[in-house]
Amino acid sequence: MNRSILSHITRHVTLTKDEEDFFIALLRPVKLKQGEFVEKAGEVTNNFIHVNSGCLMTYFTDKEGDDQVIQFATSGWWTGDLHSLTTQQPSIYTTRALADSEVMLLPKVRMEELLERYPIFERYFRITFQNSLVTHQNRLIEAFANTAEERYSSFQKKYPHLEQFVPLKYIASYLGITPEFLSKIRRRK
Amino acid sequence: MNRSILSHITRHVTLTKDEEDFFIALLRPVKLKQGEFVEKAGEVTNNFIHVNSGCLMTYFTDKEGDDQVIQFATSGWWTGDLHSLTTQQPSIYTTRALADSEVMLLPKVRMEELLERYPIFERYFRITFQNSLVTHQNRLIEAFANTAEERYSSFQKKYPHLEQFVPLKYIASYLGITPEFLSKIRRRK
DNA sequence: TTTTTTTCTTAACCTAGTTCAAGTCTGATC
DNA sequence: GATCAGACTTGAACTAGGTTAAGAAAAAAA
Repeated sequence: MNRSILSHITRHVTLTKDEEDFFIALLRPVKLKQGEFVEKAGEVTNNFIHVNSGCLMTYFTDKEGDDQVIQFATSGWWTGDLHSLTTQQPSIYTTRALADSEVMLLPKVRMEELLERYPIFERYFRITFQNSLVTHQNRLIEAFANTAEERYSSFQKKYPHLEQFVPLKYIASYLGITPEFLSKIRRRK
Repeated sequence: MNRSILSHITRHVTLTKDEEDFFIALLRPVKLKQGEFVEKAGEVTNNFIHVNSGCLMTYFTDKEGDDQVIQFATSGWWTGDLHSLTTQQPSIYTTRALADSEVMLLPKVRMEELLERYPIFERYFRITFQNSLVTHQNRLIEAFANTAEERYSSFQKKYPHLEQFVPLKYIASYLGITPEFLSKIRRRK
């Protein structure tokens, strides 16, 4: 059960039995109820988070007090605030379960131990971050070059099942529009 | 001269003499004239690009035929299309010198050799990509949460010298607005 | 079941940013 | 030094998307 995370990792690197066991032993499995918080804005982030099942969202609260959704993380994704994790400054993000979820927490110090001892994980995270960078670049292009309606369509393609259980206001926020305008777009279809 | 790149790298990892020499030997130094192309959209990207001096921009041409600037890369930055480099699919981006520049090209196969032989570079690129990811996340937030005027101000803070030699239309594109609207913003100051 | 709270929609009006068209300024080219 | 092309500005008309306020629907609480 806890070892299911390995299938995602061995897609990118090959691990020995020792490496697998050491890695698994560092992780703390946590079951989350819908709505439960994993990390809170204002506090220093201690964990890098892997989603085994369910769905998490990361958002920050802007100067007007509105929540801006940055990311949805579903099964197989890593999430959390890399900036706070690296610099140990208080995070501006909150991460929260949108549905009952199972996650694995990798504490900062454990992650450092892991990288120190088994450099194959440097490679794994290098590849993971490299892929994530491509994804982020694409989202940035989308944000500038496409209309809200186009962004909504490509969101539906990318996360076909999310719309069933994620409140529309969060989807609107992720798309960078108001819930009212998302309503308008949906009516047009 | 060619070794100046090392000062950026040793900020994040410590290298032996062998590692330094091997790395430098893989790089191909290239001098670029203003306006010259490094990579072109439609072709497969062969190089990861390090900027030693000068300034490069990466952009793509959208369905309406407008150039959308994704990134400016100044001294010390890596740039290029990671997606095309990884998958060997034709790139949608063009990378071009905005001023006379000196760059170091790291060919894909050489990079793979390097990572294979000296895993310390896995660590270096892991850290580099991790930092870049944080930067991209911040830009995404800015794009959604701030007005064009705020984005322009923070651009000026981040790249104080760029405005002197980069055509305003490219800055407008980077900010996700039209040149006309950038003019209006500038007049208001 | 009823009440309360939250989510979603609708509509009227508003604004940041676009489009189009014209005009100025600059630097390159002949 | 005249001409030409690209870069920048200006203004008027327009549109994508926001704001405000109200009501409908759904979910949670009682």
